[in-house]
Amino acid sequence: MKKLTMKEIAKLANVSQSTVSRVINGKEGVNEKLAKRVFDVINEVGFVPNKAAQTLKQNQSYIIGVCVTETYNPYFVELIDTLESVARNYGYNILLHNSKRNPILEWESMENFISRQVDGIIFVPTSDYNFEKISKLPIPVVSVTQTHEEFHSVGLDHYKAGQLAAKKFIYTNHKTFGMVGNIPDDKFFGFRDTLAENGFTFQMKNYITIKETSSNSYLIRQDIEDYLDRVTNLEFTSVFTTNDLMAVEFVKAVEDRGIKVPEDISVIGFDDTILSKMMGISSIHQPIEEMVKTTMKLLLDRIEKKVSSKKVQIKLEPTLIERKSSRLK
Amino acid sequence: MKKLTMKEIAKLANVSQSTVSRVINGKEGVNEKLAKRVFDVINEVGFVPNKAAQTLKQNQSYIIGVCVTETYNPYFVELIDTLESVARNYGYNILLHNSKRNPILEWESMENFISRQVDGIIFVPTSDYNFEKISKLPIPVVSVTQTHEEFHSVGLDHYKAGQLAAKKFIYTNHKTFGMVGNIPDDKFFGFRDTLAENGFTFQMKNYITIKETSSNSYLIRQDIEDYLDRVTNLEFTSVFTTNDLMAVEFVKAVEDRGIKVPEDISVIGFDDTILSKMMGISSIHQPIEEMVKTTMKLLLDRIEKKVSSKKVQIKLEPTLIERKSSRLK
DNA sequence: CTGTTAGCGCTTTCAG
DNA sequence: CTGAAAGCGCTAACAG
Repeated sequence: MKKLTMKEIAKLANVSQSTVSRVINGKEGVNEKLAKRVFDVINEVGFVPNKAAQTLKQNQSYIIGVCVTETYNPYFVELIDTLESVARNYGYNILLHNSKRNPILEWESMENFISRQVDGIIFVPTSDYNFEKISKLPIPVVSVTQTHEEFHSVGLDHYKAGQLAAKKFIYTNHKTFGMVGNIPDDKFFGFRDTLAENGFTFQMKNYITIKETSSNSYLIRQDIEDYLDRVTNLEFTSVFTTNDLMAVEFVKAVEDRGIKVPEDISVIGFDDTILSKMMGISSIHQPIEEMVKTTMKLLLDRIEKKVSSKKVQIKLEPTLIERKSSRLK
Repeated sequence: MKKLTMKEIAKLANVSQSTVSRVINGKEGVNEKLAKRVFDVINEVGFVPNKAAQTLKQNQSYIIGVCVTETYNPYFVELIDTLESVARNYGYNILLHNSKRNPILEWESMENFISRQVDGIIFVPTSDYNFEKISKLPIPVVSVTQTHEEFHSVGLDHYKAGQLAAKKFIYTNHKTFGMVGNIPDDKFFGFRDTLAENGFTFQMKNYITIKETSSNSYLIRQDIEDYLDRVTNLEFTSVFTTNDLMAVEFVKAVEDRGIKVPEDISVIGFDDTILSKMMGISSIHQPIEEMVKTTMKLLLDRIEKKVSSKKVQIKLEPTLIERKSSRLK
């Protein structure tokens, strides 16, 4: 295969370059014979049009910039995978970046997206550090996984997820509660508020803090071990973790210390990834496919300017998948 | 931020467009004062050059096409992640595709890469189905993870990996051996040959076949369960699996049937991913970073035409990471 | 229905 | 040292 241009195809098929363009783009009003001649040449030599030129000319790249914060968590991998296939169905490619929760890298990614002429951006924010700059970008942006007023956004209702976990623990007669997570977030607030509504108080000393920088199993495990070493005795019989990695490491850590799951402590994870499936850990399920389809629709509608630019937030419903890490009554 | 062009920057800075171009590309011989004026304007308005135009003009996109076969296996995720960051250090972006082990999708990806003007391609082949067409592509191609004579390639020595597993089992006094994998490959040959060299014969009835289409834990588990149901009794005390997903599912399946790992059976997985780390399964380690750096170097050298085009194959050394799924003597 | 032509934003020669 | 101008491959308006 050689790199060819429409000009050369035109010469081979003995037509003008614009006719080649018309045929390739399926414009009607081309003589069937000519069209066939062009197609034959194209198939024979394996021609594909230069998308850089199309992008330049049409001011549209059919690329969507996607920026996630990590790939260590299989949840994001599934998200990316689904984004890619949904985008492909719409004729779009994905330009993928990983900000690694670093706002500097996040902004670099945004600049790269603009430079590469992406038609729109889907991203998982690192923080609110770049919110203002990102919201001023000259192309449509949708944030995903959590909702933010500053952007069009599609996300799970994390507050409700916290409620779900708390309710489950309350209904199964737990009286003491713990959490594992980074800084307290909506999941925490939902969890805490629901406990409060039912007459319980969440004790902050039962919050196991995982450092923001603890981005792999090993580091998460360290943070948990540090906590366990410090408290000597676990003062709760139920724990909600803000992702499955944390749930897995928590279960392994306590089991190593002779604490039984779920007999001594019930665990509910978050994301319902392969990890919780593999380890039999109960987890809050995220409807990834629905989330991605909604996100893509929202974005493509803005790209095609079919809708007003008023910011919309879409919250999706969490569900709890029960496995053997949480007791049944 | 508005989308601007060099022309507009030029007007704002009161210079010609070519001067803007020179400044941005760091060409020397531009008056410092002018350069500063241009930089000031650029920083003020947040201008980034249009890469589609650069690509068109320079016939170089600074994009590398990457096509993997799956992302379900965390090994590939780590591979992609590493590829992305190494590429970024060289000033390249990654255009990622997932062939899902489907040769049709694989070829579509290649066409898309050409169309998007990528400067080179790194891929994990689905099969030899597209080998001829791919080797005729007008840009440098490197295959990764396994070596193939048809391409520049960088991969682990899978034959040696099989040897390693076999030797370990022999040294720890196993007399009977099993494998879990798709169709027999180099890993199998290395495993089988090493057994033979030591007076053992690999029994094909001890080969648990995982269907090519069994691309997730659940399906892999099904294939293993089918085998276990069929044989009633496991006729081996050691088993080598061709990836960690299979190792994990095998361990869970036999443990559910009351068979103890490693007391009753030793298990060695492959890839040394988060999965084997999490589950404490011994596994053949792949030096991903070394593999990626070598691959990228090989590819960039061809892109920059600094070297002859003779196909090179680079085989990397496997190592065995021992955990608690294989007995020590 | 088909060909000619302008121009997308940039880099790079060529003149000055 | 700086500006003017050509041209990368394509699409689309226009002419015929």
